[in-house]
Amino acid sequence: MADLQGDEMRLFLTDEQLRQGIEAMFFAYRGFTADPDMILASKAYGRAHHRAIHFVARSPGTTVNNLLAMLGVTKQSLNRVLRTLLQDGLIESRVGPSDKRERHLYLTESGNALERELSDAQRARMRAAYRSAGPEAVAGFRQVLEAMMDPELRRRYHTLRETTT
Amino acid sequence: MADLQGDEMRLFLTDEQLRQGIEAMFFAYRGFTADPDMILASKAYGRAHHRAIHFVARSPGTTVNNLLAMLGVTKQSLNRVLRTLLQDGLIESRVGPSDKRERHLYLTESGNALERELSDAQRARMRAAYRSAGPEAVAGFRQVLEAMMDPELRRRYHTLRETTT
DNA sequence: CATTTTAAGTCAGCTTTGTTGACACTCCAA
DNA sequence: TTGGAGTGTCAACAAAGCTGACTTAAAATG
Repeated sequence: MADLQGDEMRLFLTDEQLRQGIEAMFFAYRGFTADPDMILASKAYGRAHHRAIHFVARSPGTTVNNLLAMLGVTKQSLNRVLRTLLQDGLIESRVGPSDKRERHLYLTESGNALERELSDAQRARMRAAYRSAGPEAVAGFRQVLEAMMDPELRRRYHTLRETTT
Repeated sequence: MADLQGDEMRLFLTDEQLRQGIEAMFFAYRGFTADPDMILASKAYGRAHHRAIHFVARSPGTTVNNLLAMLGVTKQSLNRVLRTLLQDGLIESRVGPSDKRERHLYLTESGNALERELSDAQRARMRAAYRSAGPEAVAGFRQVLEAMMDPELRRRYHTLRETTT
């Protein structure tokens, strides 16, 4: 990467190449969310609920503050979503064992069921894309995505990976 | 892609790998939109305006119907955005030369100025990501994104590339 | 030529998901 | 014991999506 030829640089860093990358991100993200969105619509939930459920599933016992930082929304916005999930019995909130101000969040059995349904759909598309592109393409895909993240989110992304891989 | 070993398959198609890909998409998309969003916020426009501007810049003279298909929103939703851009003199609408029902959309000079400002910011991040990941990673990135798209959008994505590359 | 279909625009009303700002309560730590 | 952090909640608002109904003009079709 450090010792590219001038021509090679130009080939993949032209404005046109970058524009295509931008459009690819836009169209791909639509596909990325399409399947879960379908499921959610039939259940009176939205993408915001999915995101909360995803990260609680990913880090059981996570606190509200941690979730806020992950999702990058305001406390009020998350709270509205979280409240419906608590009321509907998909998420359980336990008072922090050491710090009693904190609420630790867990999926209930039915929360887990919905999570599985959503993530099965999303992973199915991902799996098909990965399979058709092949392992080397996937490695590149991951590299570029990581480089696009804000440093703070990249840090969080790595932290997530460490705790579960 | 056709002749992978079983082990290799398992290595990059595990649920955990797919989950990481999903999270990478989520965090990267935040970065992807962060810079234009900052600029837009200071100008009382939103992401929806950016998207309209982008595709009009990309395909000057495009019709409203074509834009609708690209963006995947309703006519009413697009219209609200388009109206403010017309009123503010960023987009120009000309009656179709052959079919007078159609409106062909063009950026005005100031529309082009905003487009450049937004896409410079977005491309800068993209360029940095591409450069740090290298040309092979970029190729893989594009392959996976393309495979994630819905077929109809993939078709449109290719059409876009043909007309401008 | 009459009818139907298409492209575009508009009005009204609703939903989701984000935002500020203000405030209360609990609890940890200095 | 006081200041600040973590959480929850109220109110009000904005962006951007949606549905449904309707108009106008022009093209396409019979």
